[in-house]
Amino acid sequence: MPHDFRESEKKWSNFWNEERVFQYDFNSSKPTYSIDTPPRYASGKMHIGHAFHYSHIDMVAKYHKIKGEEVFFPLCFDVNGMPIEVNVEKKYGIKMREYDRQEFVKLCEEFAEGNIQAMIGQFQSLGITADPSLYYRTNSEMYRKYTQISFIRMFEKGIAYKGSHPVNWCPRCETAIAESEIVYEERDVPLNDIKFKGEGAELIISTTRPELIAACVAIAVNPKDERYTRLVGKQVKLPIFGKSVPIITDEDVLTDFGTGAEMICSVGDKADLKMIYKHSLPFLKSIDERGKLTEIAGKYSGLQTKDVKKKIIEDLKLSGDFVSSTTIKQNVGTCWRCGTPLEYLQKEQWFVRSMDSKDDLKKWSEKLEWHPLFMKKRLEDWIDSLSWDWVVSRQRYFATPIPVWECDNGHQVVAKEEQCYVDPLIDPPPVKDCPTCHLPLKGSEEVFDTWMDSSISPLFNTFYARDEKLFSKLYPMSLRPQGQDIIRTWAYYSVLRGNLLTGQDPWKEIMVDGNIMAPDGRPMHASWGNVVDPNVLLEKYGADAFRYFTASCSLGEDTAFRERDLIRGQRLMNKIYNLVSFLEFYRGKQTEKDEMRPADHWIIRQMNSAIKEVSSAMNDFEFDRALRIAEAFIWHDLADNYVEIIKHRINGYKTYETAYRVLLSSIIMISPIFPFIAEDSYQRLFREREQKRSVFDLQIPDTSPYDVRNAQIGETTVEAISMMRDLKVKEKIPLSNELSEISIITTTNALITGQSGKNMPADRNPQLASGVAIVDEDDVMGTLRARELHYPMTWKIVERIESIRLTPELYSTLRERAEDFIRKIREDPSHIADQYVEFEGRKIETRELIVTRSYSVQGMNVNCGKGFCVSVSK
RNA sequence: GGGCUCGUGGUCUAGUGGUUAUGACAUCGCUCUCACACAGCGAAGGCCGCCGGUUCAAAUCCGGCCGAGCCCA
Repeated sequence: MPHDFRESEKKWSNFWNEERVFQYDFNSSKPTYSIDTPPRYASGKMHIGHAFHYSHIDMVAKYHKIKGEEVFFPLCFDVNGMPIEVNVEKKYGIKMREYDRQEFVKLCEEFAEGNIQAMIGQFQSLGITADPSLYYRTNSEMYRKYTQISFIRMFEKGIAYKGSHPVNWCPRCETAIAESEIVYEERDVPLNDIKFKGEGAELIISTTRPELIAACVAIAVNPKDERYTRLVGKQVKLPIFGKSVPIITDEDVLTDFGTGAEMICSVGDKADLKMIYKHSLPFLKSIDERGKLTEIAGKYSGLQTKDVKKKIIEDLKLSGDFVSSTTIKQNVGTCWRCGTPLEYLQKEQWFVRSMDSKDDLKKWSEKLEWHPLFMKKRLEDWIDSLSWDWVVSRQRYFATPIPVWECDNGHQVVAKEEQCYVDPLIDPPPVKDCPTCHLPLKGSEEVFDTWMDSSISPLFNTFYARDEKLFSKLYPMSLRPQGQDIIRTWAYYSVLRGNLLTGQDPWKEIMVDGNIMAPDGRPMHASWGNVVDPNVLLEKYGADAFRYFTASCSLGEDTAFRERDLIRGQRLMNKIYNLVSFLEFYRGKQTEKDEMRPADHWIIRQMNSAIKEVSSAMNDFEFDRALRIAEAFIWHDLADNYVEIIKHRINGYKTYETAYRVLLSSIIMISPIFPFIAEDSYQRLFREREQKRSVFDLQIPDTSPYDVRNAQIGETTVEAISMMRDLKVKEKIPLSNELSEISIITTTNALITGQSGKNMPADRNPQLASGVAIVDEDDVMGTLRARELHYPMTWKIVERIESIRLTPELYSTLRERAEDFIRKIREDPSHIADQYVEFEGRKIETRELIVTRSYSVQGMNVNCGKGFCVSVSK
């Protein structure tokens, strides 16, 4: 019967909810495993990347639960920032900056709220059991309160400060523009070559922005550019303005762009900005809020940039400093609303000091356990490349307000901790006027960068500044799971913030996931029509099948979506469902006390090894390895081999216990990956006897006892049966038919005899031979439905040597003589039977030979394996 | 442009120096077998991206090239 996953998954999801199976118990004496769950951005429908990533996290959570830990797995939503603002603008056809601020924020909150309920449902349908009792959202006053408090503490420590930094600015709208609001347009712009002269130096620079000559603070060339080597370090004068600027070198300068010499303006664009910080060049304010040049531009001051652009070229032509002009294509950043080219403008901004912590940051990162390790390098490279402090203020609406009031002289008053949560646009300042100059105070219009909110998630989760006792118990958290795309933001800021405020890393481990690509290997884009909707997949294959795909992806790698893995997953669920059905039929029907036979010892040995390896893989976040091992064990060892072997016994109601225990352990083992089928199986077959309400109330079992020698006999039994079943199929004998006789014959000195010894040839004694292989005759005969088992002595086995190889050790000893040695053995294979072979005066042990043989028996249809051949007769 | 990662049968994938390179999906045979035909058994299918180097030995280590992905406040 195929398994009806749709009904079952819904049922168990509700069950976990109602029974609060995954609720964190603050009073538990078990060790806590805590997860700094990524606050899920509340902008819309779940896409496959979320489904994938949160499934991975859920597997870790559930694995630690069945390990016997108390799992702290909060449910959270990120409800700040621009994507929601943009969605609201689209939905209502309004523009944020033309709308009432408080009303706009309200619309954002409503919009997010509407999404959150749907997203909780999507989590549940995936079997993700984040704990609703640990729910939070980043726009709640409770959450923002701690964003503000942590800012106040950083301000008091001198870590947060106000300084000057460029922002993208629309001179027409007179407002700051966020990166994602910029519309890039490819335009034809003139690239002008202009002559700069100095004492003993003259060079021609290329620039698209001649109007910024007054703001030029240096000329940069590539250090490898031999054309300019002799000029480096000299000064040249700005044409028209006459000011001297140095010629410096920087590897970022492109030698093949224009003349290979460029003007560094303070501040023309992002590339300039980096150079200015890097070479400690001065910041000048050359353009004002209305896009007019400032007084540093002398006779051009007060004019619009586009007018100056024309005028200055004319003047340069007159002075003879203009060389030539070519047209190039350039991406020009323009305002999303009015299309005006943006300016890069110096504005007052709040900063968090991070440049001072660069070395510390690397040490802090080093203390974390990274999975996979190479992700650590990405953070380190990022830290190395930092050129300025973290700018934490944004000129937007929907985020946490910066708790600051200012007077007209620019003095700042920061809120008291007791006031938080506080909105300075609504609430009064803590003092009635400016303590310095007694001017009235005005609330700040600025808000925090959303990373300022999200990077306190580990502090918020652990009750920082709220409950000292809980904080010391929960901080640092066990695990930060996150995407690779936000190592430089979320991970970086969290490590920085956590350490600055508490002196400790926020977590012990960090697990970094890759992305899910479209089936064609490219990113998913609506316009490319290659988007895969997880909801469709869940409906078609079920959550466990989806999680099968998720588990098959190695952590940190980008993986193209592959539907066939869901198909395979669905088949595995069906397999497990049917295994349970099989045992269910025999439940309570046992008439004899279980007798442990070799195959039972064998399956326990295999199970122990599977559980050990799956656990080790899960500990290392190697979901794909855990999946492979678990699947191979359940499908092949348990279903294909073991169940086939016990059928004849369980039909006689003589066996049940081992199968019951092994299946239960298997179900627990896979429950983190496939929670639904695990719970379903548990409830159907095991709950009655095990008593616990859910499979997740159980623990993954330690190794179960078994007998080593019997397990070895079991292994041979499995091998013999499998070869004989195969023969039966080859000879077109229905598997349900009885066989008159089956035979086993050895191909080596090792003996194959029955466990009972009753069919043992008289001239052979199993005690004599080392490496004796023995089969369980009852299981072999029972499974094959054979009436007799023989060990014929008269068959002539024909042995053929397929290949001869040497152990690595022997190879390294013989080196170039190795081939000759192999040839010698090939020519006379009888050597293999000896203990030593003489070769060029040395004795070589034949153990060091790796010989592959094949066997056949004249006139018989046989299957041969390690050490023996088998045959069957109708 | 920089940093990191990936490139293995038709498609996807496991595999960090040494048996005959793992498995899935798809294809082709055979089999209704008392849990499962969403099953079982078997077959075919690979110069492990390209070039060079290290080594007795390279899918694996090193260098270069080509292609793909993520990030660059």
